[in-house]
Amino acid sequence: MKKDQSTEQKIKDAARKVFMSKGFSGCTTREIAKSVGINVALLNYYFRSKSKLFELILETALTDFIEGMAEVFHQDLSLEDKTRMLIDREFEFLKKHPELPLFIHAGLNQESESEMDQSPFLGRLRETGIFEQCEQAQAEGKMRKVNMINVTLLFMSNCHFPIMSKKLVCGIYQISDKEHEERMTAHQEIVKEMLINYLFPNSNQHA
Amino acid sequence: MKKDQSTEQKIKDAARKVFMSKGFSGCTTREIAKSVGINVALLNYYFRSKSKLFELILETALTDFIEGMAEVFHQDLSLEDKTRMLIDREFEFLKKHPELPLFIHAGLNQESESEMDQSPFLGRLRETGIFEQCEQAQAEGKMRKVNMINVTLLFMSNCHFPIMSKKLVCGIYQISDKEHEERMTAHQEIVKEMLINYLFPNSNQHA
DNA sequence: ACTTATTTTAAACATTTGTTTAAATTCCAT
DNA sequence: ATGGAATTTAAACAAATGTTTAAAATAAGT
Repeated sequence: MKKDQSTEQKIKDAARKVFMSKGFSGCTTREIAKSVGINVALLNYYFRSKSKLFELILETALTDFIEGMAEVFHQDLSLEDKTRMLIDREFEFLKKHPELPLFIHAGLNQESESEMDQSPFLGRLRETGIFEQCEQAQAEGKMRKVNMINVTLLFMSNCHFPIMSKKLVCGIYQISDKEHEERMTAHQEIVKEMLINYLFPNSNQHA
Repeated sequence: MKKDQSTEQKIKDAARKVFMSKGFSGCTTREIAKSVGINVALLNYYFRSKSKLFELILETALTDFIEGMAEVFHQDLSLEDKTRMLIDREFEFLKKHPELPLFIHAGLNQESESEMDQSPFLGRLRETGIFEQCEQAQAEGKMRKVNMINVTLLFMSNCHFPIMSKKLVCGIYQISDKEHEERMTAHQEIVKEMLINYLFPNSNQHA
């Protein structure tokens, strides 16, 4: 058996934290090892290389993120309710993991080698039946006829970007962390109303 | 006098290109030097260090971006028209410089040392009178009463994120570059309509 | 033409970095 | 207890990296 917590998992956790805040080339294997309290060689014993470890972390992050969406889509709810729930979930989740979106996008752009296969994620979303639900709502005139890729973009743009841009926004507007948090809270409601109004023009708007 | 084009400028151009695609720690000074066709030492002769060069590139990128916005705000137009023009401009501009937003955000997050002073940017935006124009429109009930920081976020989210997320979107939805371009073209119109509808609820919507 | 300042280079430096090797330690079944 | 496997470490390697030094080449001023 293993120690109190498996070394492998401890490495993954530490790597996740370090990679998230500094990116792949922004940190060293020794830095990760030290933060776990182990030798550098042990990293390559469990994971074959820094790259492999990074790919694993990146893929896990992306999976968690997709699974979170799928979880909402699986619920037995109207599209409007799923929309609200998805946005709320995303804002709450990102409050706890604000580095995630930037990490994913920067990570995907840096790793030109060994491109990750993202196709399983689409299947994972399909399974939830969300696409059919949208198609049907669109056919019934309940939902605006917008390509699903654009719908996805609307959600991600308005949920992820506000978090990603914290440094920029705080820097330009010279506001504190506390004030930024307040803006985020307000933004959560703004995004919900704006997206629901746009995607479901005939709904009775405010829940 | 200098050569055909000043070496300093050639370095800046090359550094911009390399930093944009690989980030600060993702590239080497030798890589930049080679792409200019000069010796490594010359980098440190003109700019004191890799970090200083990077900060310069980052600051320039941010400035260009803010100046682009200010240019629109300076025009003698209604808020709705400025909104349309800003969104169109941003989409067109980012079609040519798609790496810019991710570069800026990743760059700001990586450079914990020597935090850049972004306060001048706010002044640059204030000068345009855009804030007063919004305040007045809000007082007259022509514009929805939303904090200007949230307004900024709505714009940037919906213009910048779609470009930043190309790798992710193409990866998940398994679409080609060409198809992504089509989605972007459609998205430009979607964002315009959605934002105008949301910010100016009483306008006659479609221009 | 000669001197001085500017620009550019080659080479070297000291660290750092990802990875590997071989030995040491721990674990576990018998 | 003991032997073999799994885990962990210290040390070493070679390559890469940011930066500096000192010399060479070029430009400019007189």
